[in-house]
Amino acid sequence: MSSIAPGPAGADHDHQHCIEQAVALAGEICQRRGVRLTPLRRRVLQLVWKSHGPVGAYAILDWLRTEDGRSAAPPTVYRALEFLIEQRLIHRIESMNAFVGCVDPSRPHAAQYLICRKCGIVTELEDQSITDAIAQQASQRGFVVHDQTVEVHGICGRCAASAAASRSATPAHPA
Amino acid sequence: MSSIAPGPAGADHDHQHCIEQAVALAGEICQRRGVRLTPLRRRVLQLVWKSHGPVGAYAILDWLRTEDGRSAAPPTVYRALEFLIEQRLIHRIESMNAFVGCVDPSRPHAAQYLICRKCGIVTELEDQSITDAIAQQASQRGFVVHDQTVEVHGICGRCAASAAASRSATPAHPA
DNA sequence: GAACCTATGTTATGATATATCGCTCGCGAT
DNA sequence: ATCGCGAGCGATATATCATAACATAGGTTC
Ligand SMILES: [Zn+2]
Ligand SMILES: [Zn+2]
Ligand SMILES: [Zn+2]
Ligand SMILES: [Zn+2]
Repeated sequence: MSSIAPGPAGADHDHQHCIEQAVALAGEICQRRGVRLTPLRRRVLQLVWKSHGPVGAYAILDWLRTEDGRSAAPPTVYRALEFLIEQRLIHRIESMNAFVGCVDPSRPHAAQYLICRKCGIVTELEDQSITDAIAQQASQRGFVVHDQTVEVHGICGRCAASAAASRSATPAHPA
Repeated sequence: MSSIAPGPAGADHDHQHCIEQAVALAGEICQRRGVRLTPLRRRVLQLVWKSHGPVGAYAILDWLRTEDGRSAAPPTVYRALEFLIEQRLIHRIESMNAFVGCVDPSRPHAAQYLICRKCGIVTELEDQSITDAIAQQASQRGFVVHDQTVEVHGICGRCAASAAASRSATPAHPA
């Protein structure tokens, strides 16, 4: 009834704990900010956190209908997502038209995302050297930055390691 | 019958020249690579270059129909775009679901884009310091980079300058 | 000239996102 | 208490972006 998250969620930790922690923290933050984390918004946040990978709006819509039996239409979901994004409780992954929970919603940040093509896990960075490099190039050209989108696609450390392991398990000249 | 491009294209240069140059260069590159820049693909490239801003697939579709009178459906356009992307003659702007001509298609490159919210112009950078900062953070985490998406939204130098000019033209305490 | 490959046409559908209207509920002002 | 008001959400319709699947046309190989 809890614990281990499936496949792309990260296969080996108490993911239920990730979800609970994210939702609890969101509650505090919203209270502090004087904005309303309504039951629907809370539930959508929970669903975004169903995995550590990007989750599509229509997947959330399906879950609202099938798991909750709730009547729901696209605007239901998109309005909740819009709120969560404004509050920086989730991020939108532009290159996938999907959404992912923010790992550090307390303070504003320019984040970067490492997105694994194998397992789907998104690692959120807040690396100043990347932010600075971008800011520097922009300002050199008189460009005023409002908003950075940095999405890196590739293979995560874990998947790379397991691929290497299975390769070395095979005979030296397999084909 | 030529020259000055409208609005978001860049209001003050011989944009027809930009287009012709891009298409001619594309022709050479494709020949060198032994791939076929067919009339349709050439025309779609031309249409992507209609401005220096991102152009949507369906805008291209409309132009094919209304300007060329050609029978065209979405796959017509998307297939041509796919070819042009593979050949790196254009880039996809993920955060806008749109496409922009590549300013330096000869060699492969990891590019970054400065996208102006006012005038729509996209400035393509190929900055090693950004690429390196990303590569370094990734490899530190064992992440193998396949592909970087860096899209910076904000106000370009020209628009910022003209906004500042019109502000300073107004009385000191306007409201 | 038959087999084959590439590019394109054609039809249908899938996937993502927004516009608009109207209802309800909580809450402060009168 | 009741009125007005705004936030949240339900519901319907539609807009926007993208691909699947199959048909056709033309050129190349043998
Ligand atoms: Zn987890
Ligand atoms: Zn992975
Ligand atoms: Zn130009
Ligand atoms: Zn501008």
